[in-house]
Amino acid sequence: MGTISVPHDPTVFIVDDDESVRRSIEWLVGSVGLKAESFASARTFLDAFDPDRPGCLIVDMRMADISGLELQEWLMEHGATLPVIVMTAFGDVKTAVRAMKHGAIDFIEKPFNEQQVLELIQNSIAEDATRRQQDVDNRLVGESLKRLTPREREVLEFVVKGLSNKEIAREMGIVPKTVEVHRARVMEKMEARSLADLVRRFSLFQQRKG
Amino acid sequence: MGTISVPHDPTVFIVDDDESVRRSIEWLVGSVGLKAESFASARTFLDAFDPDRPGCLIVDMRMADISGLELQEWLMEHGATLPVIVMTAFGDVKTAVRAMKHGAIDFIEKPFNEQQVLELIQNSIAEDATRRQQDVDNRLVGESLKRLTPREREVLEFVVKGLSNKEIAREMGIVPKTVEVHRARVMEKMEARSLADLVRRFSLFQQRKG
DNA sequence: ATGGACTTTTGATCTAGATCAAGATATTGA
DNA sequence: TCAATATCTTGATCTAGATCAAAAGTCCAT
Repeated sequence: MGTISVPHDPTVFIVDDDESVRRSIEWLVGSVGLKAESFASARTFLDAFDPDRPGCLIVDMRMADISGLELQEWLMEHGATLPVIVMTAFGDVKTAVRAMKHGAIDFIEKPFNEQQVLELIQNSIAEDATRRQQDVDNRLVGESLKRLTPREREVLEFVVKGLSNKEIAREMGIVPKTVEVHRARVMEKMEARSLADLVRRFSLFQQRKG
Repeated sequence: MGTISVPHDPTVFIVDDDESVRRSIEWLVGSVGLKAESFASARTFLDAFDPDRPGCLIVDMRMADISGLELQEWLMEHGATLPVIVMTAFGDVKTAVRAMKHGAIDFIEKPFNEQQVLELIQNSIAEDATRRQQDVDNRLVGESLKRLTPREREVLEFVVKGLSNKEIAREMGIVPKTVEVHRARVMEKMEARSLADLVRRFSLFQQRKG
């Protein structure tokens, strides 16, 4: 079981080709004690991009080379779930809907209200944090599951369904005693201290992976 | 325990002040065997509106009197969760984002691609159906919870946390035997046939109501 | 106040699950 | 093939939970 560490404090990544906009958002973000990093293009942002760094991305829609929307779509396609706030002065329905449907957490129009933007940023960061925590939990459960033997996995399924050891034994064509041993191993490998624990973890895991 | 019945097959509710649009969508919807009901204004739709009827709503944004967006917002405010598809020929960022954030499942621009609209409608109906089923489940669990005595509720919390009866007894300052009785009553009132059942139901319930 | 309904509490008993230890079977790499 | 390892299986014993029945305390309405 490897240790999983959260690598950094949350960062607000700012991508805009207009330096004055970058500076103004930097200042805004810094004023509430959050860390900010600015990039003049999607390209330079992607070069530095590390999917493990928590926070949120605030990006201008219209930029030379790669647009904000394209950047957002690139991130989605590559499984990055960093919340994206898209800024624009020239939006239209299509792009807005496209951005929202592709996971942009919000859409803001310049000139923007500073207080609103701050709230958006803070909500985004919070969402990102909880999602990352869930991912970590899920990965741990997933790795525990991989350590189960076939028979143990079977038993787990039945246990979580609420069958008694006797019933499980009948289903599996073995004696209840054996089920108990498998069950104990499952509890141990899943690091569950109680049946309630086991059920909760496994159910959440099932739910979160379709 | 009252019986909860699903009142109808899913219906596509069409609200548009342009009769030709209504007819064309009606035809489209009918062509895949779905039931449609048309309304020439938000007003007439609301007069007939029954939150218990499943399906989806497809509404024009620009209409005299009450606009599609206002209708959508009215529905949200009144707790109606019917999926809403907003149609428009004159969208802009603000309204699109507003619609999306307020729960519109999608936004389409006239003239629309028939196949796309059909897919949207079918997805919306499916989402509505699963959401309604979850609501029913949740309500049943909620009503069972209301039947628990204070002491039973306490025990439930501890049980779901995975504490043993002995531990719960210590926490509550009573003898383990008593906990067992409360616990048995909880299982009975929650209609859980196993601990796994209980944990899964209660966890889902907790999760779905914040 | 008093009967009735509900809630909380407990004892004795029975069953199922956890824990101890370990044999049988299968799989794999030298 | 043979040893090593992993997996599957089981028995005996001990503990915790379920089930039987029921006393004591609370609350409400007549």
